[in-house]
Amino acid sequence: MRKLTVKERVVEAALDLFQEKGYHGVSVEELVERAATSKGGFYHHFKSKGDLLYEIYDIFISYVLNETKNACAEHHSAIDQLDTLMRTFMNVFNIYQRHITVFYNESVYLLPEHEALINKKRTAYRKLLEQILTNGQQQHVFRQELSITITAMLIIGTVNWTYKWYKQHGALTMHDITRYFNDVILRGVMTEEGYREASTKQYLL
Amino acid sequence: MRKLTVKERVVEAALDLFQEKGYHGVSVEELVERAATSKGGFYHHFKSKGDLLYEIYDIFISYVLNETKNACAEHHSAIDQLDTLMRTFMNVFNIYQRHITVFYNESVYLLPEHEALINKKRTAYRKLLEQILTNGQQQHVFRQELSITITAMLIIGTVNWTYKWYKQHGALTMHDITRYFNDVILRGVMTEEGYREASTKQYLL
DNA sequence: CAATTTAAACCGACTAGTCGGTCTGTATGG
DNA sequence: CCATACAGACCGACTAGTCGGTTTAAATTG
Repeated sequence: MRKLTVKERVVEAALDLFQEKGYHGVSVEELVERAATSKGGFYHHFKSKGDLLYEIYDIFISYVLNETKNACAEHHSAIDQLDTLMRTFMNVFNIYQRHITVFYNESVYLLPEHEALINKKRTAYRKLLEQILTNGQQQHVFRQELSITITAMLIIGTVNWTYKWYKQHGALTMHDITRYFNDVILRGVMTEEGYREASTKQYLL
Repeated sequence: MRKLTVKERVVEAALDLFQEKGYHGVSVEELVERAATSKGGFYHHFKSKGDLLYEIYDIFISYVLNETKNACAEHHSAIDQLDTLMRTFMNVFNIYQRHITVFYNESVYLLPEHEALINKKRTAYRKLLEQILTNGQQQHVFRQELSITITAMLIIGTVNWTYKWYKQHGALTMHDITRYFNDVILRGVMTEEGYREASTKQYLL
């Protein structure tokens, strides 16, 4: 295993400590001690403590957005796309759960200039999901009477909330959880025609 | 309108300011200024800043728990109970959205003794929901193959996440949102028999 | 290859300011 | 006269960020 750089060690330390005590519960002093570096080292790599917070956000949100874009582009069926979006996001938990926790708990403390950058990517992600739902309506596999906005928020709420309770080494694997989520949500949004399509694939329990 | 007491003014100020800037973004100094009182006044009513945070939590979680308990006790059908639980929680947003926002954003900063108290009530609420799902399975209106735990988290995630995007005076009313959520979730979890029951009532779109 | 230069990486004592909390004093109503 | 409700000056602890200096390592030169 390659030796970690100072910057990487700081991010690692921040993820652990911020999760445990929150952004404001951890001083730069404590942070650099855990990362086995110094104040000077820290401020050599980061403009400010807030800069570090932004960096943590960006690593995770950029990853999700790119992965999801690429994955969805490989499918035409909205059912496949929705499955892929959910699966992609849920998989991210196994890599980035700490990032996500910090992301959602501490977002008010982002500096305004950072907030704007992050919001752009968040919106892009939401639009992606809404487009999938619209595709599904046009393909007659998702019900016409659904509100795109509300349904999108239901899905985002369901998957995002997982960060609050999912334990990496708990009894429930991310794979199981995703199967159950997919099952309930697909049944909730699909038409009869959609049902027939989904039944030929492996999405329902 | 009755004149507010100092304590009430402090809580009001805290809700507005904590939402905007986060718990750590607001000093006691700023808080008492907004509440038109003083440090002395504040510490006469609260043991500490953390005590205020706890008070905000408790107002909201106690309310939800009691309302939900009472409301669910009035029904036998699990479908009615689930509808009532969702409706009750969603209604709370119109009164307590600020409490909820602070609740979820700042929970890491709760003092350990307060955290334990809050967690008890959170768990009680989750058990209530899980019991409803179990009832539904026994009444053969919810599908047997559902995981109680995962389904409960899907529902809690969906309703809780609403605090992130719901705007009191936006285009979507809480009533509409609840109807859509109920529709998708019920269709997701019900059996054929459940469908027949729900169709005779007003739950589906 | 060794000597020299240069720039980036890193250190930690220090500062200026902030924050939660205390304490003493005052006012008011019963 | 006394308890409760408040006011605001004050304190000690702590924090983000700075700055002058040192180490490290790579590039350049003779």
